Amino acid sequence: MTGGPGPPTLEQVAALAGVSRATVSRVVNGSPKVSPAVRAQVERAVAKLGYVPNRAARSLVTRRADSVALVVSEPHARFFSEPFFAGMVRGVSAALAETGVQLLLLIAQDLPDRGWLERYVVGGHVDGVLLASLHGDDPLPGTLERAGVPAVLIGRPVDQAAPGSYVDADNRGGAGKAVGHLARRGRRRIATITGSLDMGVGQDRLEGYRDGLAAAGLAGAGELVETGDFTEEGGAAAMGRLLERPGDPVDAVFAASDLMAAGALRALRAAGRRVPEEVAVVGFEDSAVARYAQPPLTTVRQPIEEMGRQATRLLLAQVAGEAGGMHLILDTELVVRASA
Amino acid sequence: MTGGPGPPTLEQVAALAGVSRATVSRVVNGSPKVSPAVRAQVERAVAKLGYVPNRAARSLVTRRADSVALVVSEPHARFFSEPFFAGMVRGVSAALAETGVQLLLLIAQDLPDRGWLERYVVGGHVDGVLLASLHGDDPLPGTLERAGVPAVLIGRPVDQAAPGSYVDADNRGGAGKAVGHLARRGRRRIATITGSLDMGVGQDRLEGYRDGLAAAGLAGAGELVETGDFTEEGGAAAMGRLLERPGDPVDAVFAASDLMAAGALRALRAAGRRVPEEVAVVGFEDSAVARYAQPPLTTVRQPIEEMGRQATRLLLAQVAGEAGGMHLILDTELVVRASA
DNA sequence: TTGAAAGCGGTACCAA
DNA sequence: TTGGTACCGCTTTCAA
Repeated sequence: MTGGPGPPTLEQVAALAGVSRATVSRVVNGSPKVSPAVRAQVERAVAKLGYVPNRAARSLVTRRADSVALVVSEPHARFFSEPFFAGMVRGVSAALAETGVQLLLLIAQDLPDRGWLERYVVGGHVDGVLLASLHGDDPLPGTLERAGVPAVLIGRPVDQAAPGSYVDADNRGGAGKAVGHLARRGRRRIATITGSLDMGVGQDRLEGYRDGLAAAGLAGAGELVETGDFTEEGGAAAMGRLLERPGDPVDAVFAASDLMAAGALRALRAAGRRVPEEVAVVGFEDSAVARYAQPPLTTVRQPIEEMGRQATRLLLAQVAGEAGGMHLILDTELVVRASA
Repeated sequence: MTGGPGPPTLEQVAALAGVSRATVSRVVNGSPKVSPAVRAQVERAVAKLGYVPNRAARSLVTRRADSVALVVSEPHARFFSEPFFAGMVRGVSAALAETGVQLLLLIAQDLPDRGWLERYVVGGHVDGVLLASLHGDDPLPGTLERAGVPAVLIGRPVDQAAPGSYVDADNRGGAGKAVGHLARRGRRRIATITGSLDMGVGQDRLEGYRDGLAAAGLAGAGELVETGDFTEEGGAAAMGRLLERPGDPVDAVFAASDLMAAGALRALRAAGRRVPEEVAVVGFEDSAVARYAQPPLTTVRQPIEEMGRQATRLLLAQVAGEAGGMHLILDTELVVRASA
């Protein structure tokens, strides 16, 4: 390129266009107070030099970081497993791409220490924070709230009354649909394998299960609850306990995640139970696991990419000064496959 | 905290510690030329104020961005499917966490335009670039090379002679192992479903297949090759074509990805062929799909997280001035399950 | 070993 | 509408 070493600067563009730095800055930032002739002149210089503004310099003066952090609180991200994470990142990235805002990925597990994370995000080094797969009593949302840092949770917090915005799937409604589907197929002994109950998502899916039973007039079966932890192992173990229960055998299981449903499938196979003939199984998420399970899993699809996208929109709006405290619940969809 | 509005600055730390900004800077950056007493004094002030250096200001003067970009070239990332992507990001993130370097995620598909990407990464806005799942004739590696921007590819480029560093799995060796395993199990009509042949990974796995046949004295079966594209659909279609071939039926298939193997499984089921009795199937990657397929897939595990980690190490070394042109090939491992 | 001061590349206020 | 200029927070000579 033209000019000295390193990338071109505003100064160089100004020199080439024969105007001042201030004018180039206005053009670059789309200020209306520039005559068309000068604007064209400057734009030509920008193009010729391949000028891209220096973010560091700009951030320094505007005091905006032009970046948002996506904090993934391991180890719970693991429970949601990979497709969840990848889809979310894709949604966030897509929403951000339209703006000039960068995505800073912070995987809590990998960080030097928790204190650093807190100081970093409240220290004005990012404009806002996206928090995913939060553990029940995580203090970070509160810290951010107090520090006045815009934040949006992906997945509702355990504390219903907590301030702050979140985006979530309609976990309760989705779970209800799943159970309703099982009931309509004539199942009467419908069990559930719950997720971690210290997460909003785990609680909501359990509530939805109960809603579904009640709607079908099956509320009496409320005992058929086993606690899982969103992992495949946990799902298999819970299914094992369900099979050992005395009394009439279970004829259907709603697992609060596809991974747990896959575990249940394994346990059922080991016990010689046929799916769906003897026991119908429904999962939640519609991840790859559901499609490749044998039999393929009937499941509740959550629009994870869209959740990432909407959370980002909400966050950017807050950064721009709009009010927080929004709760956005996205619809789920029952995907019927062979397992139920 | 103490002090004025906004996060604490060097100036404030200096005032509190009763020293100059220069001294605080030295302490923060670990310069040896500071007396222990002063150092302790400053460290106390830093802790008290919760001081975190302002990256923008630092970048501006050091001319380092303290960030690296991970460029994922869609749509091919899709073929590698989600687990690949998630694992890689995790590895990169883990390696970066130890240093102070940030990860900037650029999903090419989402970007405003290709020109922007090029200008951005060569414009000194990142210290280095990680390039993943590259399409055959992508000009980006060459552009980076010419601009002197450190870069490391994850997955070798099609052009063997291209300059630059890369990290890859031993695709050829892994494919060879897979075919060797099939041969040892007595299979004689071993077919392969290839990946996209405009990617290094697709080519290498095909070569490995041929190596394996040759080693087993089965080279004559070299005709049993169908081209796929790393997708499940592609795998199913290729398997269909294999089944329609005249002559002795195929008794084993090596698919160059788990996703394609899953597609093959589907096609075989549709055709009423039993796996592994009539046709054995082996995949590549050891993703979740392999574990949940029915029957579970024998596959070749590639250490994707480790690939991300090593690529990052290589990149940081280059940023620090070490030579490029490294080729790091990580070992693969055969994971035997029920499908073969 | 420490401090003073000159920028790094932008933005935005104030004048012209 | 345009230009001059004072910072933004930090690093890094250069002197003391």
